[in-house]
Amino acid sequence: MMPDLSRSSQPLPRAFFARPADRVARDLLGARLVVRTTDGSVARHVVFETEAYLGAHDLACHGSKGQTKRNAVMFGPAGHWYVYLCYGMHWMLNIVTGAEGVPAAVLIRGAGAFVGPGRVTRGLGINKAFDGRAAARSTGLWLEAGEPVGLRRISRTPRIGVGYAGVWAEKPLRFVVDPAAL
DNA sequence: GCAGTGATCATA
DNA sequence: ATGATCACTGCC
Repeated sequence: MMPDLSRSSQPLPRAFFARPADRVARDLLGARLVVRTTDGSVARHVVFETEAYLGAHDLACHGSKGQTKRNAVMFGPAGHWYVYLCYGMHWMLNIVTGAEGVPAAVLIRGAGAFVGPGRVTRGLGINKAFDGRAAARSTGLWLEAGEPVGLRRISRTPRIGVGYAGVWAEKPLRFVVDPAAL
């Protein structure tokens, strides 16, 4: 059983991420994405939108095409950042989940004032430099537990931009905090 | 509605 | 070496 982390301001531990991606994606709603800026201060942004990429069997998941240089960190231990460039301009920020060897991750699509995965990274100054780093204070980018979000406040929809993935495009693996229920 | 943008990967 | 693809965004 997971310890109660809701009042902690510690980085979420690896055990939190070493679970199925859909479960982590749901539980990250309400969590804080924390970034240390150049002057040493930290900024916290409440995560409100995520997507789960489940592993090799999930045709929308990069890991389903086998391991490559780009996606190698997805195959590694949970709790590390997977950052890649999309459409030549947008950095996508993911946290690796699940067991080592299983290429699964959660995409952070919205946090704080930043709506959309490319805007999150642009707003926080996240780029390739974070790829493969642990989500930890030492990296300057980590996640902390926030106020728990009740299941009733959470909407699930298909993932965005994965129409190529056949039946996997329809699975409700995008998680959003419903603002109307807050 | 669609152009921009460039790393990545498969193919050769 | 070349060409297709792409977990998006901003402006039309």
